[in-house]
Amino acid sequence: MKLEEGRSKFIQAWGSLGSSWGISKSMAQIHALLLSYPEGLSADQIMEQVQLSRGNVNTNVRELINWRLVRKETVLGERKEFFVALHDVHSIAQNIMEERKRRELEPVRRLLNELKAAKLEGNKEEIEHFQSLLSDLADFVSQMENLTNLMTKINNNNYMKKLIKAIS
Amino acid sequence: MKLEEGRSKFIQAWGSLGSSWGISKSMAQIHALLLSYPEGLSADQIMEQVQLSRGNVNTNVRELINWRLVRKETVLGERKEFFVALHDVHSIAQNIMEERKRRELEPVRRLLNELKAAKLEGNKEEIEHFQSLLSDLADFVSQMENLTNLMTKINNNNYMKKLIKAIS
DNA sequence: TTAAACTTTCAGAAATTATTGAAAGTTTAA
DNA sequence: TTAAACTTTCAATAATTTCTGAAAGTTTAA
Repeated sequence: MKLEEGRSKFIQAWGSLGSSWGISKSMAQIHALLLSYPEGLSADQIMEQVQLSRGNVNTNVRELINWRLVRKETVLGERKEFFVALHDVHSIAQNIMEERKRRELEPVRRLLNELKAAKLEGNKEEIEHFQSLLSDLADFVSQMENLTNLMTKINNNNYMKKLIKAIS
Repeated sequence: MKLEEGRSKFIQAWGSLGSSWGISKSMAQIHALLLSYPEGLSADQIMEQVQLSRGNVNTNVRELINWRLVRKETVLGERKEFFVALHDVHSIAQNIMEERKRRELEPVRRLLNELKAAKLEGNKEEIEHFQSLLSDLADFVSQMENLTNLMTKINNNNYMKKLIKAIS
């Protein structure tokens, strides 16, 4: 198999995986492409390799930068910008988890707090059930945050990684 | 605040949260509704409370059943079916993680294995980089699986939960 | 300056995904 | 049986999301 073919399979698959995780296909594909190159690529190179419009590439590369998965790089004597992926898998995972935590866990927490604070009127048993749901969910959100922190620790600590494997 | 209002806020918020995780809004809303009731609701009750068509309710309830988040219940002397949510937050999380593992992690693993097995032709350094990406990703997938298993353990073991919190 | 090289924006188009609702299917009670 | 009560299916439609590409904006070199 030609390297190009393998890369292309990887890009396609990553794109469809992204879709099912609520990440746009283009963004996931661009990410896969950049991951597969040790060095940075220019917007035009990305456009060509993934067959996307300039606007799309621009938007999604910017989004990848927001997620801290890609950074801009300038090359001496070159006018254009190059984009390089963060290549360390653990840092990638950590950045994605942190971003999702910020974007999704925090809104949930806000909602739960708001609802928990409200004095509810209505059927007593239903209220009790509803409030216990709210408090269970709040606990769960905290636990997810603990797990994210744990993951960060694991990434920086090989001993910890072995410990996890051992107790799992 | 009326209980109904709180419930409705919860349902709306859960719906939009679902969207950003690649779960259809209706499915997430129905799930939220069922979570908020201790007992089961009939298709008609769901249709009314979440304002969805019969077909949509039918499809998404079935999907929730596939995810093992909801089960059918029959009431003696009643012709229709009632749907009850799994109410234990930890079991919910576990079922979701297992389902996503099955649906998404496994296809990734298959792709990685396929690519790892292929003998690639092309620029040596690029191939090396690509292959090291593949192997990093494979390690990462395994680690995610370990983490899922760990979570299962945590759920069934309060001591473990405290341990996690302590080392996090 | 200015003009070429490059990046950004965003309205409209396209693609994808979700939803409806009516018709077909199934089950049950009488 | 049959007919009412209920569930399922799926083609058509709607809603949402993503993508395009041309125009506007910015930067740099000369």
